[in-house]
Amino acid sequence: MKNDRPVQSLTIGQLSKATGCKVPTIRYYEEIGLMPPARRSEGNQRIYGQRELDRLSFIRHSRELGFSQAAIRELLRMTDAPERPCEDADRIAQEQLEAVERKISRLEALRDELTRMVRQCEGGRIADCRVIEVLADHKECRVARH
Amino acid sequence: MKNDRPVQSLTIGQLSKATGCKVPTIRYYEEIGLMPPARRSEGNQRIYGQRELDRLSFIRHSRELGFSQAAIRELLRMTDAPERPCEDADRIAQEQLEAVERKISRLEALRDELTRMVRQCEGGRIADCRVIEVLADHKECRVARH
DNA sequence: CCTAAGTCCTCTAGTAACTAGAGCTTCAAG
DNA sequence: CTTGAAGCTCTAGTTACTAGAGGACTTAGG
Repeated sequence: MKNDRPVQSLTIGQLSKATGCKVPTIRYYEEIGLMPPARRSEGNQRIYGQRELDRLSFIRHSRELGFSQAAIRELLRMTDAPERPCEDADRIAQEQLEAVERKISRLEALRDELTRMVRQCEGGRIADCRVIEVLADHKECRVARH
Repeated sequence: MKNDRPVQSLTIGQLSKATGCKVPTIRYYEEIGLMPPARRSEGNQRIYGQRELDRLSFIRHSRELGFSQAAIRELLRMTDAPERPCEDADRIAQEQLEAVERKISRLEALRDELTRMVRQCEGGRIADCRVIEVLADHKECRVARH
């Protein structure tokens, strides 16, 4: 899977470009312990290598998929124990999948409600505006939650 | 639309129950100016009436629909100027609708990616785990953004 | 060799949208 | 009159970053 030649040493800016993570975000990940404290050059600048590139890509990709920091921490701990069974990783992904599905249903309800609001507004005065009216009157709301 | 008899006076706890907004959240909304400073009783406790009940319901409902505080502020300003045309309210709802649709597409891509991950994980060791592997290797990712 | 631009450093503070807790006061019921 | 619930203010914490100040380091051109 890894067919690129390994990288020797990267500055934080190069790592940033390579992963798509902004520079302050990388420092932030170090601060909160998602990334290990970086090696430093003589002039105190951070130096990274292939390991850090891989790890940060992993983190970034997980974040994009909506995993929380807590979940990412768990996943990272797992990558450090490659002989253990992968049930936990599977469970975390499963939970994430369920959370994503819940979010989708909720957003679909919102979309329908907003479509209805927008369709009913026909450019009159605010006093007659359906958008405002629907927002003010919860009884007409189809977004279930309480 | 308003067929309930107007409410006389409510404590913050009663307002909380009536709207489904938590007590600290109501105080927070006052602090950030979404709600006006509340009248106070002799013993310095907040007193609310029908106006505040309506306004907070409006805010709460808008928040549920995912409107940002900034958007809600705009909408509230509009309800104070009922003779103006409602294009602005319509525009805000329209923008919100588009944002919701974008969120839905993105989450659907995530869902597919996660489903794929979970399906391919067959309970082996972490070293062979598809979940970890897919997260580590961006090349396989179908979640477009960069 | 020197300087100027660009990158890096640390530190603080800010964002959204609340939530939690400490320590105190007020209110309502028995 | 007491006790327990509900209210008050204030501070700090949450998640996941982002922005800015004020310096230090690095690198390319002259």
